Amino acid sequence: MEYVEAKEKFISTWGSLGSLWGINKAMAQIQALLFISTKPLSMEDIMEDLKISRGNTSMNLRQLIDWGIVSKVLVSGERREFFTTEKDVQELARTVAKERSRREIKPVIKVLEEVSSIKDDGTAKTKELIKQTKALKELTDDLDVLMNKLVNQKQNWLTKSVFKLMK
Amino acid sequence: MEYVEAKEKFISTWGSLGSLWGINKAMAQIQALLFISTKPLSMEDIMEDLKISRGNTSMNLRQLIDWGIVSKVLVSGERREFFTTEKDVQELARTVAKERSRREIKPVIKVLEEVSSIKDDGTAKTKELIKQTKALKELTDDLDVLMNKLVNQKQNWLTKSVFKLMK
DNA sequence: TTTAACTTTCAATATTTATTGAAAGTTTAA
DNA sequence: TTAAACTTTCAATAAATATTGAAAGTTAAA
Repeated sequence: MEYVEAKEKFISTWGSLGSLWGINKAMAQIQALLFISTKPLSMEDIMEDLKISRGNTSMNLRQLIDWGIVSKVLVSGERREFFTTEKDVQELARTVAKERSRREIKPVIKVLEEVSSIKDDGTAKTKELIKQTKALKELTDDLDVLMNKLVNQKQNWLTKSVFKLMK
Repeated sequence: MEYVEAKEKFISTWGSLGSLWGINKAMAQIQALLFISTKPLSMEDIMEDLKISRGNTSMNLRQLIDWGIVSKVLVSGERREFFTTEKDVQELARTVAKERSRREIKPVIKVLEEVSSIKDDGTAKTKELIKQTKALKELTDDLDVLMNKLVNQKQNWLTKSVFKLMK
């Protein structure tokens, strides 16, 4: 496999994987492109390489910046803006985990809390609703805490500590 | 908050959360409905409660069965089929984790392996592609292994072992 | 300032994904 | 068997989501 083919395969796979880490295709592809680029890219570069419109590029870059995954860099002597992504995979994973917790998990926990604390009127169906949403709330809480622990663990969290324990 | 309101809130929240655990809205809502039901439900019951068509119900039930989350139950004296979902949240989490690993993560790891093992032609861009996809492959591998460890850990995996360690 | 280079916005449009409903298929009771 | 009860399939349609492109907005060099 040649460079160009490998690059395209990587970008398209990473793009279609976007849903797994909660972002859309174009966003994921832009991030993938920056991730394997040896230097910051301009909007023009990105549009051209991925064959997407200026508007699309602009909007998705902004979202990536919102997520804290991509940042603008100033290239001296250049008027236009250039972009880079976080190059360290662990840092990247931490940022994604933190954002998903904030955007998706926390709000769900809140709803589960509300629902599981309705008044028990003694009927079987109410008891079941309370019991099950409480269990779900606890699981979600636990997973969220675990995720955030991993997020704040600065070094080798995966390979070092967690694994051994679980042999 | 009354039972009916709480129930609807739970089902719609869980439904829109479907994307987080990789299934679609109707699938997630059916599962949510079964999850808080005190008894198995028929296709008719589900259609009526969620106000979705027969076809939709049938297809999504089948998918839930494929995932191993829902099962058919025979109700004696009844001709039609009834459905239940796994009621234990931890077991549910294990099943979902296992399926997502198989369906989504494993195939991505395969692509990352292929891409990261292209021939190094000495150019900077090829070196970068190899280095970055290799790093991503290792991270994805680690996360997948961790997920599967959790999956096979039968009891209190979260609260007991992992947490303490990470204090 | 003005103007050219560049970026953002957003209504229109295209694409993707989910849903319907009716016909075809299957199963079981009579 | 046959017919009624029930389930599945799938082409048509609707709904949701992503993308375009041109006009409006911004910035900085001249």
